[in-house]
Amino acid sequence: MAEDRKRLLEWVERAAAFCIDEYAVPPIAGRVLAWLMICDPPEQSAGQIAEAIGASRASLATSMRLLIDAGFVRRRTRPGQKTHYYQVDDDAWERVIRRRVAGLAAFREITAAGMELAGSDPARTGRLRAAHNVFDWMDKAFASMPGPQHEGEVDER
Amino acid sequence: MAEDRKRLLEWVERAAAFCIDEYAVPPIAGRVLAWLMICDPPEQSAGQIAEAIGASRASLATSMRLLIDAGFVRRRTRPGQKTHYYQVDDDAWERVIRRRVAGLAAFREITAAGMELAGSDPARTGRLRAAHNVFDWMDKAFASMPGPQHEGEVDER
DNA sequence: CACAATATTCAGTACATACTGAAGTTTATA
DNA sequence: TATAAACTTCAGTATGTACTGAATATTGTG
Repeated sequence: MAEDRKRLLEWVERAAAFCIDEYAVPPIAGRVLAWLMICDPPEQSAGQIAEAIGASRASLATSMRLLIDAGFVRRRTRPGQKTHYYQVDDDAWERVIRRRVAGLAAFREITAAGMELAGSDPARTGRLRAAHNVFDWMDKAFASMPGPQHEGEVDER
Repeated sequence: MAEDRKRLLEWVERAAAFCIDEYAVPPIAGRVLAWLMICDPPEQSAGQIAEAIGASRASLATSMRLLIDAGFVRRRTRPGQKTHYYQVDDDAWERVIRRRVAGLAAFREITAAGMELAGSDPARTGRLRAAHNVFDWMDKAFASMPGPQHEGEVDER
């Protein structure tokens, strides 16, 4: 129904705004991601997506590649069809966040190198050590993060 | 010594690159932040910083405001001086990250609204619920994160 | 108040990003 | 191989961002 579609698009705009602001995702890619999080069916073609969010198909090519590279979206083809279908997996956000936190490990190395450079005076290295500790904690915390919780969705236990 | 300064600046460039890439901080602000993490003394004037990283003082005004708004840097004045002194606190990164995670709470509300919109079919809301769970976990994990560890130095290199 | 030292704002430039229409390329059938 | 329906690339435009020098405002001292 058209009314449902309108509400869905309002939600898409809201969720896209979040992705754009907090995750530095370009506007159209943000809309695509948001749309793919709530659309039905979950797998959709570029044409369907472009039509839904009101963007050109050319933009879709770039946006889809970006979202795929970022780990948000997966592309599937069906035998005997030229159309590609895109979807966000249930564990997309978890995967993306894990990847991002893993990238933060680089900063631990940088702070370690910095402390070595700055010498042994604790007053001088306090800033670096504190930063180091934070990223170290994050890394450990995420290592022990529970995996995807399908329980709530599949069986209600 | 000039040699030390050179090494410090190499480190600054490295740390700045990280802030620029992973934290979407503009180049000069990234250098300022990196410099303030390792400079001695920790409190420095805009003039000193500009000279150290080779940027104009005009840029410093904008960059400092950005870093202060983001919570990275604190500005102090000394009685009887027109100069402002800037520094990063030991707990700067922790504060910034906490603030960022708090911002993610907004997404929990969005996913919740999305699930309501999408109806009660678990197959349809799986994507949303999984995302919801991730952000929920993050929020709780950070709530229990240990505070700044000023007490004793844990490991030393 | 006048002066000097610092800080901020402003206009302009250079560069990068996001998007689109049109042209070109791939893919699956017959 | 021809064809039709999809996908991708490209050139161009519009918009936004980062930075600077020059001008203006603020701050503390004598």
